[in-house]
Amino acid sequence: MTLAEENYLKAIYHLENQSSNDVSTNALAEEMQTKASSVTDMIKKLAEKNMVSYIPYQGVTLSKAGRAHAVKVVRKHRLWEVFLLEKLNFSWDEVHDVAEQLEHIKSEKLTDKLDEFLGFPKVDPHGDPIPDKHGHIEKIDKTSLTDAQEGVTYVCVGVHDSSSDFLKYLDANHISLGTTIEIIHKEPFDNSVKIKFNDAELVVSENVAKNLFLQEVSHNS
Amino acid sequence: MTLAEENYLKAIYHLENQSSNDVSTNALAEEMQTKASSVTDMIKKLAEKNMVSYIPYQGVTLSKAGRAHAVKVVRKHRLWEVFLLEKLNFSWDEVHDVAEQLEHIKSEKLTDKLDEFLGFPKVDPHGDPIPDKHGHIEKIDKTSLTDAQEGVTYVCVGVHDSSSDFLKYLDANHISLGTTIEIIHKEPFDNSVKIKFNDAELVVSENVAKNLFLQEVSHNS
DNA sequence: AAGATTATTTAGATTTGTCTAAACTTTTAA
DNA sequence: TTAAAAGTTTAGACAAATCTAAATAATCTT
Ligand SMILES: [Mn+2]
Ligand SMILES: [Mn+2]
Ligand SMILES: [Mn+2]
Ligand SMILES: [Mn+2]
Repeated sequence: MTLAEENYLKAIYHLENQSSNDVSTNALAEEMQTKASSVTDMIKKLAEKNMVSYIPYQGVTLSKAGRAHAVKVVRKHRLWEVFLLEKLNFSWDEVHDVAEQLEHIKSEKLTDKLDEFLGFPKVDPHGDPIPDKHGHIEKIDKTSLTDAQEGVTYVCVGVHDSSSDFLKYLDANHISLGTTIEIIHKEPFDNSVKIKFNDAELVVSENVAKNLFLQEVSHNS
Repeated sequence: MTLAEENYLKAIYHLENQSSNDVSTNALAEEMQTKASSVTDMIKKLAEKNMVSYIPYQGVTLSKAGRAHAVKVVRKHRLWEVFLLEKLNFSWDEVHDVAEQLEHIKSEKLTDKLDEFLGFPKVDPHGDPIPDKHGHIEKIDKTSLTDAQEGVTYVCVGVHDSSSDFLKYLDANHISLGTTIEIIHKEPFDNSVKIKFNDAELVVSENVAKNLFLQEVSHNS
């Protein structure tokens, strides 16, 4: 698998996880920041290699082999993100771009030794689960802040959007993974949410709320 | 600089350090494991970008910018080799191939943070010096075992050939960087050398001797 | 100082990944 | 239930990096 092919497999993988429908050419073009015609060309090559199944005009789905390869790339991406944050003191908004390059290094030994060196982390700096050596992914149960309930207390466990802009917004407002958040008020007019954490209150927009993942604090501990 | 361009710059850099003449097309082709015609094409592109100066039929030399870039790639290569050995427990014959990939990752921050994480190492696992952030290289003074003198005691400080075959030969014979070696006898007939280390004697061929770098043990310590 | 040999460059293809513009399907909506 | 709109594919081009085969330049040999 070439670098370009791997990036396509990963993009298809992410899109499949978002909607359950076949992945359309245009959706892939959007995700890959390229033109639909380029996508069609690449899709054909991936179909030729049995990494996807493809019906013209109907979109594309990953084959077993394609998904396995995509998961390997995702595993590497997230392990490197942990390395950059934990060992080299990068901030969580800096890790993604470098991981985009490191995820293509070909060495199973490197990947597995890195995993071990990091202590077999379960999640990356954005709260996304890290596939293990065999491609198994432990599903993390999380709720979007938009679906949280007034009066209930949650812990922040992830972000949907891991763009630098969003992560810097969270930094500026002192929200990070592990922050305990209480839902004070959900405003029906604009779907903004007033939350309380570290003894301070903050109103966040619907856009922010959509991209913050929470887990209800268990009451039996 | 693309990956291919960087590999050419590095190859020219290595060849320049070996002979002081201009680098010939064929020498480059040999080093790059490619055809002379491909080399000519690439050389022209590098000349276009002012990374080398090139006179047709006369060979090529690195420009200031070209050398600076080559040194950056070498720095990354050697830092990653140290990382793989020290942090991930790779053996010294395994690090090179993976470092060949990692040396192309583009992030100055990554390189410098890695350097810091490793404690600013001076040499890589094969005894080669690691350029600092500013491209400065501390010359290491070393003698080939072929130039060593009978009766004198040395420390092994590096290898010329870092192929897996040679390094495994050294492992099998318990020679590593830091090993103290006494020269027992130099055989004029075939240039083999009888050496003594760890209370055992060993005869090594000229080929081995040529590729082992030593430093005389100082007598004032 | 030719003539032969070796080294290097050019010419013309090929593969990968991309693009624009045009053609073709599918979906939407009158 | 057609016509317009939206989505997708094909045709033809291009840049990067490589190759083979042919042409040209440099060098060695007698
Ligand atoms: Mn990421
Ligand atoms: Mn991530
Ligand atoms: Mn190496
Ligand atoms: Mn090395």
